[in-house]
Amino acid sequence: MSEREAFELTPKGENFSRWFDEVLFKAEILDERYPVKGMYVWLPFGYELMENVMNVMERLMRQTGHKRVYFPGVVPEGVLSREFRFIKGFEDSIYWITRLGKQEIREKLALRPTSEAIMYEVLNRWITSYKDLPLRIYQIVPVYRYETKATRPMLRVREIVFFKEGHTFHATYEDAVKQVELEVWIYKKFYEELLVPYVVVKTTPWDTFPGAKYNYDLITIMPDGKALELGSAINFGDLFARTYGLEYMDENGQKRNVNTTSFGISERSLAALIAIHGDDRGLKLPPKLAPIQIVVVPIPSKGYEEKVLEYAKEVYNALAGDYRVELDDTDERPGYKFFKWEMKGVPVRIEVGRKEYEERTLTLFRRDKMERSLVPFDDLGSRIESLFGEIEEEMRRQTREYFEKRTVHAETVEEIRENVGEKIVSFPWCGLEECGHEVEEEIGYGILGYEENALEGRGEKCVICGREAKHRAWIGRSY
RNA sequence: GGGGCCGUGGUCUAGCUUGGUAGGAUGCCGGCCUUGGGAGCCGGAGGUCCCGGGUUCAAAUCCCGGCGGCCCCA
Repeated sequence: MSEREAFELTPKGENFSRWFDEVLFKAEILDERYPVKGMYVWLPFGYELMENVMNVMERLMRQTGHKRVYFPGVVPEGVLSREFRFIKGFEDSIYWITRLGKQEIREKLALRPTSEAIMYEVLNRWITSYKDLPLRIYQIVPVYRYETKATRPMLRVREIVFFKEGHTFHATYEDAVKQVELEVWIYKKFYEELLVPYVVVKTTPWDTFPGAKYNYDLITIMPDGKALELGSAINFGDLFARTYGLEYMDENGQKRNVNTTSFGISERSLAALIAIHGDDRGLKLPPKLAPIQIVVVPIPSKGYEEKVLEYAKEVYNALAGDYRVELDDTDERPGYKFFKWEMKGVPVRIEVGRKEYEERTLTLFRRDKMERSLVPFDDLGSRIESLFGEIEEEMRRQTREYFEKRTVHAETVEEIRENVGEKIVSFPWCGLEECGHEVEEEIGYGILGYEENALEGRGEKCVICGREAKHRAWIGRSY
């Protein structure tokens, strides 16, 4: 493909993987040419977009009483190896620092794979009394995991660049339970704002971190029919209390174990947003998140070059205080600019030519529906406001439609089999481990999780044993 | 985890079978002419042919190893 097609993509429906890689590069989100597998360069446009996404998250974190912190990015082997996950094969995915300059190191240092061990090592000194609890902290940092499977830009990486990890500490198990509910609430709000559809599931006991009490995952479905994990919230109970000495003294002077939770999301959230809303022309961004919300494109014609440009500047100035606007007065032809800004997902384009100048009107173009409309200059402010609302509403509608098309509820193993692969499939499950394993064996994929008690009182029967099924389980291909 | 494909200026590629001057398009820079959905013309710059080793008088081309990328299946 030549650069003539700099703003052309492999059709999304034809080859989603290729489309996704191309759109990341051509919309200037990532430069994928860095010579370390699974690590990519974030370009200014992509970084700004990701910042806008993370700002949504940070606002929610602040609203719910979480404080941002920073803990170091390396951890000594001795500290890390106390973590139970380390023993469970976690070790294979760690990047180790084994030399310092020319010298072999005495104790290996790991590049942060996640921060429980790093934080708990210090927190056992922060927390001594019930008055120190609850404690809610988070950080947004890169984490390193040596993925052995094939890496994919933004979806399966060895350096997760924007890992928002929350860690909380509570006096009682009940408080930790409530906290996890809050964490799920935060993630729901977050993905609603991103216009990304999701299901909240509890992971099956055989798929939960060993030792953790339980674990909720948010999952979505990608255009290729594969489920993508978008975030998780884990209740560790007092599992870590013993290994890291996390204890506090209660009102009666009794020593008690601290209960902990963790919850995390990453740039996969942006990957889902891009994958679900993008089309064959490129990104399609919600107005609230777009780094550039409006682009003004002057269309000069002979004898009117300066007047048109002046008018375009007037439009720009009228909007610049309230919106993220860009005036594209580069020396390219209009068609080129149209393709370029459509690739980058700019929600609204304002075209200003001789006609608009003479009539004192503006041509508004909306990216989501690829439609134009003509408005008087004086109506601009109110029209943009309502247009943003309409765009978001339309994108929300498309989100629902998208999700309904790719999911289905089955009532028998046969129905699951017919739909799985193309869709992710929900089905009634009694909750017994034997029945779960049998479905997995019959279908050939793992259970993604289940919506607890979602089918209570509905009279649906477990697809395996036929007993009453309270839970709606989900199964399908996954990333 | 299993199988397959691939790596040549920024980008896309020809050349590889049959070893012998790296060619094109696009993009980039300068100029002219233009501008309502990827304009055109003239001039110019830009290359460790992924890396390392081997075979050979001679390697982009053949062989081995590594690194990187993609696809399909689990």
